[in-house]
Amino acid sequence: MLKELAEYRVGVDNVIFSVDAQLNRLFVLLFQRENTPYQGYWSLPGTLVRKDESLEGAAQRILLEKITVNNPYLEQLYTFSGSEKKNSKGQIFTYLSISYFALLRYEDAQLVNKPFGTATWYNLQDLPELAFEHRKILDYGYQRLRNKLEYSPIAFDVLPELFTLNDLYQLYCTILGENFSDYSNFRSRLLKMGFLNDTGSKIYRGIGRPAKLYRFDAEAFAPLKDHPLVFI
Amino acid sequence: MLKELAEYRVGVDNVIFSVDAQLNRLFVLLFQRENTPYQGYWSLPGTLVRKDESLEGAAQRILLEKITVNNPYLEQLYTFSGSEKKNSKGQIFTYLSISYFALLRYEDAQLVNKPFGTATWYNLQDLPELAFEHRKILDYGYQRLRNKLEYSPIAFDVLPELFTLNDLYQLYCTILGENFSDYSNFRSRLLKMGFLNDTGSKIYRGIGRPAKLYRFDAEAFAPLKDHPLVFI
DNA sequence: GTTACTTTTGGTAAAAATTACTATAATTTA
DNA sequence: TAAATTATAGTAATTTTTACCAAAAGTAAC
Repeated sequence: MLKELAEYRVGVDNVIFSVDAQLNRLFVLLFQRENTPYQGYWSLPGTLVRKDESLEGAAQRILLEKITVNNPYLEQLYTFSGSEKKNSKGQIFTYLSISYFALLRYEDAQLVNKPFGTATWYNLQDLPELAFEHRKILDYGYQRLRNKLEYSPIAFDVLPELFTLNDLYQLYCTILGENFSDYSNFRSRLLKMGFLNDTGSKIYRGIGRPAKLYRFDAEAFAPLKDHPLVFI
Repeated sequence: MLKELAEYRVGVDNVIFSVDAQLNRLFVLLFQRENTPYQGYWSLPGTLVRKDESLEGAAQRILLEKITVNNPYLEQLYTFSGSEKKNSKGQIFTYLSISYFALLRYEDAQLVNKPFGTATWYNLQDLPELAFEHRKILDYGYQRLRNKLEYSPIAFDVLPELFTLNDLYQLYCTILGENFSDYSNFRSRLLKMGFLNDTGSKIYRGIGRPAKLYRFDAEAFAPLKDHPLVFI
């Protein structure tokens, strides 16, 4: 009962979101393929894993190759296994794709202009047809993003250190959609939780009453882990 | 810039839970290792993936090898990558473990007595030291189990077709612990959700008022997906 | 300086949900 | 027939959520 084991090509594929909360836009990073299969199609940025790196290391590498950003948060999503394929030399192998998820600030995420390939921030409302099973991975990533926003302080990774309650609200609106909550109720809910520290300073943004600037208090948040921050 | 790719051994490891709600016990299936490394240690049941099967196929195979149960629900958990290792022939490879999660009814999950290996249902309160990183995988699986119970109708996969509200409550207690909710409030909450159909029949279990038998209504549940069934 | 307009802030009242109990009903057993 | 046991069906107090509203603090136009 000696069964043959499969040969593997192991790769990572990243679902990298960026938000531009000012302009209410949510992007995902896509890459146009230059080679077969799916030549010319758009795909999630991915790479084969090298001998000297971990899965997360490979995900980190491909992210930093395409974007200039410091200390991005990465989280594993799901592992898809492709069917058996032949490579150019006729060898049969199974493709394994471990997907990772990231959320960045659009303003801080400058695309690196590499000589090869075309990377673009695509608006989530307006996606092209994707290569492989990447649409499935992307949808799974978007689901994870919304859950993260509800249960984890991921929003504060992507806001500046000092922010107004409206900044926070706009960010939630951009990702969850307009009608997830009334602004006034969102405010009182978040304030009552006690992990937003009033810095005492205000920001004057032209017309209207100046807004208080808050800072996220990670210690005060810790005991609230796993409890919903907002209701969708 | 041609980098060497790693060679892989790809395996699945299963976190298989079973509940005995009558006696308030929650088990996980463990397997005693016969070979090095970690000889004699207990581990999650796992296997290398064969050429002719998918990841989930391998997980299903290893489950059915050890337990007689029909149509078990399997769900992917997480992918761990081990460090580089040498096998007995001195070849260097990286181990990739894709873990899967399952929940079964203890009464229905008879252990298959294979000539090799010792499989045992371990009480979750009383676990031995585990091989590899299996304790981490197990903890991750237990976390998933509790979340599933809160958000998905997984409980009804493991209850008989007709069940009482007390059966349901006992199941939740066994997995979540005694104090997750008052019985009376649990009852009214679940009934108000409208996916429990009163069958009209009762069950007489000795002393006390006979209990109504309910049936789970998957169609009525569908729109409630992603909303919490109970509060923890 | 006064008025109009904008945005932030800090509410409130009604509705809904949760919580902690209690009472009653339908059984079996002594 | 009374006592014990379990299931069922509440209810009142509290808390949360929801849908609003009004005042505060600024800018801009006249």
